[in-house]
Amino acid sequence: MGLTLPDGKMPKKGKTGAWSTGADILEDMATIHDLPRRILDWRQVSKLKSTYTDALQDHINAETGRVHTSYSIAGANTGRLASTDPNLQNIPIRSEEGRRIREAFVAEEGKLLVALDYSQIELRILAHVAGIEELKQAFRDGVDIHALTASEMFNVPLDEMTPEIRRQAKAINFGVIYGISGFGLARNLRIPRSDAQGFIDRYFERFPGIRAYMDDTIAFAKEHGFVQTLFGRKINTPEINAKGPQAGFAKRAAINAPIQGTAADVIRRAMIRMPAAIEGQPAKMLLQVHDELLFEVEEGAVDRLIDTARGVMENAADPAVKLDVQLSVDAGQGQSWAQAH
DNA sequence: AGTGCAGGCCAC
DNA sequence: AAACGTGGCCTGCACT
Repeated sequence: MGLTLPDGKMPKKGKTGAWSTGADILEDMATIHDLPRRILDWRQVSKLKSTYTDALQDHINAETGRVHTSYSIAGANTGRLASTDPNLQNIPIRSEEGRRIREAFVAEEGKLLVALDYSQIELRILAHVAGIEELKQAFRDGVDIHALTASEMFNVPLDEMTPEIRRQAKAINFGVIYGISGFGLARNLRIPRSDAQGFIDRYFERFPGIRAYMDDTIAFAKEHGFVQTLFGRKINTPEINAKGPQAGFAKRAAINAPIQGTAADVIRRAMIRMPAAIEGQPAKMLLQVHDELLFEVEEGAVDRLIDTARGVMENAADPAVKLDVQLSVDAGQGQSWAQAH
């Protein structure tokens, strides 16, 4: 096939040999023809209708008139919950059209939905476990962590930070949590791989403790066949000594597991303590979405509920684990789940 | 008609 | 060889 996309990129084939038509490919193609954009637009509304608008209505319980999910408490390898039938942990929010799905989740008359979510919990845990003093201090000072990362990496003063530089640092911060590669960062930021590798090299120069944490974690996994959360929960890593493509996946999973798993432990501890803590308050805990708890609360009782639940969440690691970095919880409220965010 | 896979895409 | 972690659900298709 002779088609060459911008930057010399070529269409890709999947494992079956079919040409890929994924959104990233169509995004590139959209710069040279109108059709790919129309396909992307159609795919978006098609996805929203089939997976959410139509499917959610099929899950309305006849007795309660509400949608009820099921949670697997051992569904994810890291200790996260998994939500099924329907999955209420992947309700759209990022696109304007998607947010309209979230607007359909509303509180009963006289009540409000309250969303409390941990702010940057995985980066805080990373700062703690890797012992990165600059990051820990930034969280203590309430500094914008992506801007701080950008400032450190690119030698740009915080008061001269630009959205574009901050965006790149944000992608790097996410990548670090996931076990970054030059290839993956290049794809996400749509920059040359050599530039992406340069960013990563610079990052590890500025925060050498992060690389040490990663190396130590992989070494531990290779020796023991598992890694651990801060609370001591073990996560098996049976593929860690595999050869070939599996090796890379296993290493990245091992790097991510203690961080994601510790965050999962923290919110579980908060959830376990929550019923007793809010006893007597006209509030119900409805959903957990990994770093968020959603409540339905009688109007007039919202402020107190937020105070109580925030306290439980922010102190959920105590007393088993003393974090160097405090946990911080953002709260929102509204008639709909969209408004509560 | 049921099962399973691949590709795709939604969330954190 | 593949290429950033954890999941679930949808459609289309091959297969039994």
